[in-house]
Amino acid sequence: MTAVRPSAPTLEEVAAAAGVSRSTASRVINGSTQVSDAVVASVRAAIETLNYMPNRAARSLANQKTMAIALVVPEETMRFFGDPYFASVVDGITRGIAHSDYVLNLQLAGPGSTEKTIRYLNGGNVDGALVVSHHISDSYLASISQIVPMVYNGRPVNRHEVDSYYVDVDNTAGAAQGTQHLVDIGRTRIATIAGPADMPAGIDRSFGWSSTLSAAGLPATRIAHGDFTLAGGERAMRSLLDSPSSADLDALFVASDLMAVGAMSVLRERGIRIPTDVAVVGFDDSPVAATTSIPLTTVRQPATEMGEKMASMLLELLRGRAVEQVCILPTSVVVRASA
Amino acid sequence: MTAVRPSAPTLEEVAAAAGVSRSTASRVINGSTQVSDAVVASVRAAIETLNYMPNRAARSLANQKTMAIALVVPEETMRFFGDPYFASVVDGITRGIAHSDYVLNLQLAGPGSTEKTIRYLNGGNVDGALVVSHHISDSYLASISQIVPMVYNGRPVNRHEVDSYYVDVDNTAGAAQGTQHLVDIGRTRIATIAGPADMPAGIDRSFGWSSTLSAAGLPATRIAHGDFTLAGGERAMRSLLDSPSSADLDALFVASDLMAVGAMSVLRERGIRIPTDVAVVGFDDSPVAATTSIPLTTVRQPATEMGEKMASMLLELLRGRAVEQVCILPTSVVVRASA
DNA sequence: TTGTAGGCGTTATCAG
DNA sequence: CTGATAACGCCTACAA
Repeated sequence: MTAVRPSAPTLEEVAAAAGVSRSTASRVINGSTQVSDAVVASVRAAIETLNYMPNRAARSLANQKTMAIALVVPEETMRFFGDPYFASVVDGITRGIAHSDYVLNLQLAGPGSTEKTIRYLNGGNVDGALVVSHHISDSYLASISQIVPMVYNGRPVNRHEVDSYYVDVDNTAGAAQGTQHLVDIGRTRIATIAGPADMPAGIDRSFGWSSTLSAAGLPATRIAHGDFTLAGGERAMRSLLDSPSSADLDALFVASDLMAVGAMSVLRERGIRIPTDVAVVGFDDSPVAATTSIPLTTVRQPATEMGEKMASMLLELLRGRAVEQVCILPTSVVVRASA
Repeated sequence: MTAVRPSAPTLEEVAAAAGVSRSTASRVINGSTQVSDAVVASVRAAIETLNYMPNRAARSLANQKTMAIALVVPEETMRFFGDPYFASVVDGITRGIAHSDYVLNLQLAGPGSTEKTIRYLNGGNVDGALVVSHHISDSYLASISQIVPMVYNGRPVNRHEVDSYYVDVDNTAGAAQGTQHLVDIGRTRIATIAGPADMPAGIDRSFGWSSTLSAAGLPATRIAHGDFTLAGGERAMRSLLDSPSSADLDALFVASDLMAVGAMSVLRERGIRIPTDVAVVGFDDSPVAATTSIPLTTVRQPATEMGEKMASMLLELLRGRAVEQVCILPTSVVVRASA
């Protein structure tokens, strides 16, 4: 109601107020050490009283940096938001860039609407990109990574991307840990609800499950696929229970907590006791895992740290520094009540 | 590895290639009608072959517009992502701006970390802002709305903000509809799990519930508060069942589907049948509502449309056009199995 | 209908 | 240590 934006003060005005030149004012703003203390003080004072803020556009134009990072999500909005795992990753990302001057540009590029994102990324609108929840079919990203630095959440699946940066956990090993726990507590008919076959996490966790069973001399035949959603977990659980060849399962390794929650509700609905009749192990250790009525035993992956690490890697890259291409964070089994 | 960005082509080069001046090239790019067809064609061709994309920073600098919109979320990341309702709203928002040239800047301004967002919004870094999931305590936003156009998702609670733009549903009426449904099916001991008292949606829905009960001559005493999370719903349900004054409830109006899911799992865990013993009505009609083992009867609010409407309102505002300050979308009761 | 020229707010390269 | 002076890429009167 009162203060209509009084056309933001410019560097010029700050300089005038401080009695120096634009250049000098610019120097103190950018933290040059080559400025006398007295001048620094007066410029700072001028900035303070004028409430000066550098103009982003002008800055970008002058130094060829956008100070923006794209958060690319090649996924349906609903699925992305529905999974607490992503919430944690994004949380980590925002933490990671919080102390930088970069802003996050949200690029929801669900199936079918990738065009705009591609043009955006290629158009020099951002200095770098963070990719979360990508699929095999998202190969268009590979070509972009040659234009702007890019860090993936999870190993990219395309072979063109052998030289890309990513942070991940060892999904195979994690799944093996979870499955081994089931073996260790004496289960022998261990089924799995695997993730989608077009995502690395889906593929690798499925493999970790089957190889562990093989190593234990157990059959790896009881398998159903979900899509990492709660409803998908329920559907998969039903198909497992309704199939003669897998209905006798006494344990279940589920590739994500969200699907595990769905699976458990089906189990309960059918009067199957957890863990007595069927022991359940999930994957993620997302917040839901601890709050289900039967707390979920799960393979923990440090989602928030993964997000932070993605951010810091990209930031380093943007500083022109060399960075390890791959960062694998550890998983661990968190034992609760379900197995 | 191969193609290092070959310093994007500029308007200058396009003009040269087309054999015209910068100004003319600029005109065809900005769709001026005052250009001869022949010239338009040749400039378009040049743009095509050079794969030209206007430089955002330069454009911003020249016309004093950032072409960016902030998506402000004064909420903990986890809660924001955890609620499918927000997923739908954001989905609508991205749809709404998809066909514009605006970019979405994600501003996760959880409790405690609002400083950066405030400076960002005030610093002229965006042309407008969309606010989702705000609380009473987020009064700092009011001052910002005097600087940049701002559209809220849901009625702002502060009285300073009487002149603000928002899209919402009539939460009171919606809650009344849902509660009335419970009354209509003959329930008399109708409890509620209300939302937080520092959010308009929480306050209004609680009021809709109590006023409907009063009108029906029923007591509005059985109440517990949740925080719109699944775990919060579980906690509230337990406190309701454990309190002598409310344990006898035969129906439940829950202020959000997510909390309703939590409540229902507690109900089942205690062997209470739905809807036979306790009828349950939720609020949102989010995707989870249809996929619970007992499909949830709920008050539908058109979340996606709300997001789209927010976007279109802001876009209109940015075009300098007048817009109705308030847009209230309709709610309706979706009857499924739980009540 | 088209071209010229100046300016948007910073940074960077020079001299001094 | 400080100050001119060019860019940076685009838009827009104004003039032709």
